[in-house]
Amino acid sequence: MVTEQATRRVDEGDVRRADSLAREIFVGVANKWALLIINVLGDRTLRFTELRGEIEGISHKMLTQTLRGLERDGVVLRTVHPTVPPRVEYRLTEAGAALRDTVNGMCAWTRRYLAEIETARRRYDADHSVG
Amino acid sequence: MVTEQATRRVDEGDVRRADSLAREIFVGVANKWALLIINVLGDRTLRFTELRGEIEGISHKMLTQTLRGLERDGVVLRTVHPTVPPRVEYRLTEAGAALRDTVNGMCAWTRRYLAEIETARRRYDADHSVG
DNA sequence: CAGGATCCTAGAGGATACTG
DNA sequence: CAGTATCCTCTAGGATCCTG
Repeated sequence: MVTEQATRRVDEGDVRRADSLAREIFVGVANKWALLIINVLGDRTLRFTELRGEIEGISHKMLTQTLRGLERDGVVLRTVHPTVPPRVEYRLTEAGAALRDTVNGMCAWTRRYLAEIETARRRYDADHSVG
Repeated sequence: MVTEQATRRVDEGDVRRADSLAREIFVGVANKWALLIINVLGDRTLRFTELRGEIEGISHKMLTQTLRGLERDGVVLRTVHPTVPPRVEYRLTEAGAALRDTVNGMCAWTRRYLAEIETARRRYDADHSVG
């Protein structure tokens, strides 16, 4: 019989194909809030409110929503302490830590090229403002 | 006298602050289309149409728009050959290549954890479907 | 404190048509 | 072929209120 496994496409690792699982995962993680959360978490354990305080501009809704996605993908571990008031802690899983390393690479890249990018922008704007 | 430099904030390298230049640059690059373009470009030189063909699901508009942003930041180099019909080629700059390396890290991460993420999702969905 | 549910709007992004 | 402009849709995401 033809199983689901058998009919599944083979190039799942190709991040280019919109219908591949890899692309879905990549895209799910390739957004500012997810990357900022991962970056801010680092190797710490933070509560919901702490997390929110460290990420300027994130709304209550986006924080919960993004955390749910990351939790579902096994990137973030969510621990609920059944106290009152509740205490919920978030930390990166092993997969999350691996991802964090590449995110830190992006942050390092930003710092490294900050000045050059500023310059490039000024040149671009100058060249395109007139006509 | 107080110069612009003097009044500028010092923590520009902090990607957490929404008003920092670093955050603006980070966020500008932390979106799926930008990352996919950078990934697809690799070390090749591609024309607009080729690029579009390799990134499934990207619209004409988003491709131009995202390329403009990357060009402005000096991540992508745009070369126009004044022929008819026009031939426009895109390739990564040195800064772009550096960024590509971290993007490739994200792709590698996706492949590496693909199976585990699938498992995590199934478990999460099972645990949350019922209530 | 953590977070679900609802409502609602600003802006991302698609489709299409036009230009050099 | 590459790119701009326009219009229009739809959804990401904010504000707010409510629960355990």
